Amino acid sequence: LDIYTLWEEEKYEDGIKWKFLEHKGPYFPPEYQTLPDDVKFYYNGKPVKLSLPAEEVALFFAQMMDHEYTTKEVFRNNFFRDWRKEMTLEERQLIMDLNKCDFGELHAMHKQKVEARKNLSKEEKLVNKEANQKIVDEYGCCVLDHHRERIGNFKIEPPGLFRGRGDHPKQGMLKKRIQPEDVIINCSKDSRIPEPPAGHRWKEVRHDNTVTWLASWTENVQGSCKYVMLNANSKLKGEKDWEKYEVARKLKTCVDAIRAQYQEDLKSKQMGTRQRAVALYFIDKLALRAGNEKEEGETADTVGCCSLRVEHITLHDTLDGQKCVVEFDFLGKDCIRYYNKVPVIKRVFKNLKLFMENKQEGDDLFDRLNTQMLNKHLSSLMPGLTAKVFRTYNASITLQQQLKELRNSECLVKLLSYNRANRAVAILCNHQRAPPKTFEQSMANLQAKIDSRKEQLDLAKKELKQAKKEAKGSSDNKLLMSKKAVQRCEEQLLKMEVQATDREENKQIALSTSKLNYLDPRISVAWCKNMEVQLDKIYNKTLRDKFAWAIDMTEHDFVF
DNA sequence: CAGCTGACTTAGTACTATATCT
DNA sequence: AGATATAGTACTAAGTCAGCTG
Repeated sequence: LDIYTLWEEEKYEDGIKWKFLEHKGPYFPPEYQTLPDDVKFYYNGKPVKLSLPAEEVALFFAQMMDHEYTTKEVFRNNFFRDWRKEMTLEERQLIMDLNKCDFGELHAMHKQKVEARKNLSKEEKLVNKEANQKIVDEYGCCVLDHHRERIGNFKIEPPGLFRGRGDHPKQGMLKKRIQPEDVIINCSKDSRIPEPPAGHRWKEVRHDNTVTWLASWTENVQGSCKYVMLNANSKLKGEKDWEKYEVARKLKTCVDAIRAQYQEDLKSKQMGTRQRAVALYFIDKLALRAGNEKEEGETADTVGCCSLRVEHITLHDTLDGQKCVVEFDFLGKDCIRYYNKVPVIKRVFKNLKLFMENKQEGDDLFDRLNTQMLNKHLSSLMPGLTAKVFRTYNASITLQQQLKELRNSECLVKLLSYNRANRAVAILCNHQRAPPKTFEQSMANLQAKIDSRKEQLDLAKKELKQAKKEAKGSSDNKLLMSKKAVQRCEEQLLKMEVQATDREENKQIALSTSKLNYLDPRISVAWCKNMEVQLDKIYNKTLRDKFAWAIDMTEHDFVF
């Protein structure tokens, strides 16, 4: 790994991201191999030997058959439509009904392969691992300016069936195989230009040093660009990350003024201004995302702040003894449900009532506002300020405050309070996860262990009592041993109880997203220094690499 | 000047490796 | 030593936001 101090290096002029960039190009997935003769696809009960392209797509479906979504109407229709496009004319004339398709043998073969891979011997697994490492060494690195850097995603995404999140209208569509002819390479003129795979050529080789990507292609399902980019531990990404937190810290210095301003704007004569003020209030108070408009029918129906519709909120003059309560219920990014009942200030409440007047389901709550207008306003208040900066700012400041409030002495308890602070942020940002499949079981296991340890502790205590009675002096060997046993039991019990609390509180909350994207790492590094906690207790290797810049520059007295 | 596109960050989940337990 | 639980990684979808374009 290169040793460098990025804040001491020269800065390029505006927009220039590098002077030299060399890499090997992306790594392509292996070509499709036809099925063995004894694995057959059946249509209407009769075996049919499919053409190679049709067979490949059939296998994509067969591989997913354990998933519930292959039973969904939308998924099946999209799949069947796209599959038929890959068929020969003859196949297309024969295969007219997905329900008459029998992928059973293909499915069984796939499961067998998965099983076989799992059962490989240690040696075979090692061979695979080494082969993988070789690919990483060859394709996973590049040279950017003076540094050898890891690439984040150097592998071309393999073909398969698209599965969006939630109720996605395009689920089941064929995500096509990417050829070198689809790929644009970006590198510097004076570097060794990557070789396309034999018999192929690149779509284009360009030398654009105002962008950070090494290769790109257009994905066929949504028509969007995909990029090969650097790993998070790279200098380029680190610098950007640092900048992000510096902008958020700058917001700290003017957030009071901005809050005063939008409180004032709540009274504006301009409807647009008032809507902007309410939206900003939500973004600031609830850490909502900006909420860009989305093309209807192209993606799942999700919203953010500016794209909220009237059916996403319910107004309660009083609720559970609180006044002016707004009940939010909508699907946000990744179709994660946002549900929250929040008391708001009167002026916001009155404005919301006004915005909802004469509107019906499906109408925008903020019909005079969009994210461009909002961000334009924000950038006039502070350079670099956009809606998402509030999320970063509020997340980081919350962590700092919580850590202050939850100070504790025991190391284990220290970590628990760190996690609690982290959790407060995750809740603010609505970072959820599916409860782990094994959650109930593993919780029960842990409880059983706690119970048995408690019994052990009781026993150990009794033995200690006995030993005290029998002891001839305080240095009696048996007495000392008994004391130690009790102590050990107590420590282990505490450890397990802390673990149980932590795990229970974490059941449906994902801590990693905020740790990775929202919490200024310098807060955590400083906390570790002050609390004398090893950094690796809260940051794994990947995180320590990503936040190398913060680890290097942060003193114990850092304040966000 | 709205709509589109490109570039980049943020996100949850499935898979894999490692640690811990029996 | 093998089984199981947990942590970490890979993957790629889904956002944000600015600048371009017709």
